[in-house]
Amino acid sequence: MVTLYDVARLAGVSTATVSRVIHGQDRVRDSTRARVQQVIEKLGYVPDGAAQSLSRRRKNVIGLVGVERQSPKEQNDIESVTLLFYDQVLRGVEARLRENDWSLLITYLREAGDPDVPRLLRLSGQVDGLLIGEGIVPSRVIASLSKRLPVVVVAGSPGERAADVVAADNRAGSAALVTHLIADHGKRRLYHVDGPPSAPDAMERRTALSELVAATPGCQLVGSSQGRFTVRSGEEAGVALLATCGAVLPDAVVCANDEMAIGVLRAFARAGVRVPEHVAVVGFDDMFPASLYDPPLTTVQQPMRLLGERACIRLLDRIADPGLPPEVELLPTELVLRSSCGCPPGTLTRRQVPPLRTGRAPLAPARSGQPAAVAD
Amino acid sequence: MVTLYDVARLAGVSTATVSRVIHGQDRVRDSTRARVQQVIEKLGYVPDGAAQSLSRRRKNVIGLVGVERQSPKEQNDIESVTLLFYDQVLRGVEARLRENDWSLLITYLREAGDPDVPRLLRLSGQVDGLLIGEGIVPSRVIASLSKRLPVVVVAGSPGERAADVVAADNRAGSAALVTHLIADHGKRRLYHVDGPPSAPDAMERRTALSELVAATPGCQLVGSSQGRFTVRSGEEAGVALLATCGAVLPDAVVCANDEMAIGVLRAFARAGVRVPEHVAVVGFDDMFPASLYDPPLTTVQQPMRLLGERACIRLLDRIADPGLPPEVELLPTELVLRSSCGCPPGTLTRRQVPPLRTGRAPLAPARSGQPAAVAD
DNA sequence: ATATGGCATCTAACCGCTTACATCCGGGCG
DNA sequence: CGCCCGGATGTAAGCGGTTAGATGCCATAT
Repeated sequence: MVTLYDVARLAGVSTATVSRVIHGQDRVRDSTRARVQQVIEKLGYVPDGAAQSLSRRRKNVIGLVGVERQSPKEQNDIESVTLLFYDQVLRGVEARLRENDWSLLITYLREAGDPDVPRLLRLSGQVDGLLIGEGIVPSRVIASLSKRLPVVVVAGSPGERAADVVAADNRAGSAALVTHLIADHGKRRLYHVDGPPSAPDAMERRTALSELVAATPGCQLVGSSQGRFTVRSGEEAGVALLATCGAVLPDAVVCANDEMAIGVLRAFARAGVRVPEHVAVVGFDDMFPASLYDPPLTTVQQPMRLLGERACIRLLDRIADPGLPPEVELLPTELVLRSSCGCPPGTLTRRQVPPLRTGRAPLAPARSGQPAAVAD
Repeated sequence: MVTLYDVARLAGVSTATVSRVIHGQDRVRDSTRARVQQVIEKLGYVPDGAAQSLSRRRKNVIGLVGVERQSPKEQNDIESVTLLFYDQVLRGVEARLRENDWSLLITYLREAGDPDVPRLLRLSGQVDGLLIGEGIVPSRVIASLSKRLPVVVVAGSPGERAADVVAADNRAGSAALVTHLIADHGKRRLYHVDGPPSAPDAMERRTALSELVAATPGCQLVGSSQGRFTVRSGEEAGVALLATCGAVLPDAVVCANDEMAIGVLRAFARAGVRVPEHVAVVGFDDMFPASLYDPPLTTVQQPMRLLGERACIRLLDRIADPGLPPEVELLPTELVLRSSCGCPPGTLTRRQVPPLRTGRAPLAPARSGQPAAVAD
């Protein structure tokens, strides 16, 4: 292994000078710089990251902790919000880091049971800050980690208090979507296909739905079932719905994500139920196949990549200046109206949904209609 | 920051003892161990990764270099082999690393132009080994990196000579698929929707197709176009095909991946061309929506996650014992027969496709039908 | 000629941990 | 009773960089 000392010796200078040349800063005579450069090239010298980190007292590395819902078995019954979701977030983060010459260490936690705390601790010794996805890591653990190093929770519950949170405004998005069904299409009898209880975003979406149903005269929830965010669980929900409702279909089925909506559509197709003629179906996330499906799915787009970028920026800020009080940043979603809701086939309308609230999490019930506080 | 010294001082022992306690090895008197443990807990001590790496002369970190084909703009016209592909590979790698307490550093390279060599170099100073995806990094660069540290190429061309390669046997998979079209469905007039020239897997698939067409009397390639692995480019190819072929459709359209196949299906659907009645369409990869589409897509499944696992294992082997000569490992693919090829609707047949060859890359033309050498 | 100041460069301490080697200690044995 | 031995623990030298402060040099000011 070639070290700084080798370079220094061969170039006839001190290690300090070589270091200065490498970092391009400072005043070094041009002739010296050139000589050192030459030796570096010749030896193929690359600085050792560990030594740099130790010496600088900063690693320039952040960690991303994701969730793996997918069981290794079913590679292709992808339970893929998670999948697509982290992939997009990851790219957003990475794009940001690249600009600053930071690096990204990544780890997935299995969904099941207790988070592997020892592993999180070890990770915390390898990075300058942590991006933690979603709701698998209990608040208590997040709080204890944030005492050690800056932590930003991505897509977590806006209720998190110990750390910064960057999330899509699921509540506003869901509210906009349901409002569209109620106000624009006159739907009243709604059926809800919920996500897993552990998912904070599903919770937010559910809350918005309930609030709107409660606030709208004549509107009611005619049933609901709980899915696992997978296509299969959506199919099961669809079957259950048909069995339960009998001849009287609901006006619309509101699903906590696109995969489950697709599952419902498949169940309906097999049963001869036509969408949107007999019943409307809507999803959430606007994942890849949503636009390809027949009928094209009306849904809400989450800015996943942006989520990653904003979370990353926030984390780097916190690393640069710890001690600022934690904040919540909600990112705008977008209503994507295709035709599964009853909008005319072949059309596509996109409506920006401004965040309902942001800043230090007030945790008050969302007041829908309140003018948006634009994030950042 | 709490250091080893703090712990040692408070526990009234030397740093060596604390270190021994942390690593659980060695003989330390039980009473001492307990006392140290207690202080560790109390202080919330976590070892510094950089210092450990430096001292051990090993970082226990590997790097994964992926490709980002997706332009940041079109979050949802996901050009997503890449997307799904790396995500799956990533999980495979991560699952393996987790078992060994190693960590994963991840970076994406943009598709365009010259790879960012300085960045790769810097990365090489932060890890013990490198997993490099696909064909964007020129052989020359890979060769120079492998001189510095162990490198395994994932899903790269089996022709790579400077480093280990772990890839799916695209050629065998493609051959099996095309053979199915020719032998089982009697297709003769084939149209090819190719992938980008930079993608080695597309190249392998194309080669198998050409070889089979050439080897089958009466079989011919009636046309081809080049796509970018995206749905949109598939649609364009479909439109071009219809324009070119006029009334005389080919028997089958062989697409270099599923996204483009879906694009072709969409173009056909709009033009009133029915699949598989008028023409068969097949893809490659078996990505998520392939099974959901109408008609369900016949394709070849790549073992993406396994790819990651095998590559990771290989890399760790090489790190443990450098100097072994590079090897090529081809992983079996699986033929997934749904109905877009003409197989009866509602059926699903899976056929394991054994790798044609493996071991030290012979680079001889694949002899199809040769008994498979089972990898590892 | 001498003092002065600023630039280029060097010296060496330090970052936090690992570990080879040294040391200490108590008991069994001759 | 002194020696030897082995297990428990301590000492201190690195690991490969960064950087504060020291040093040397030379041109300019006095």
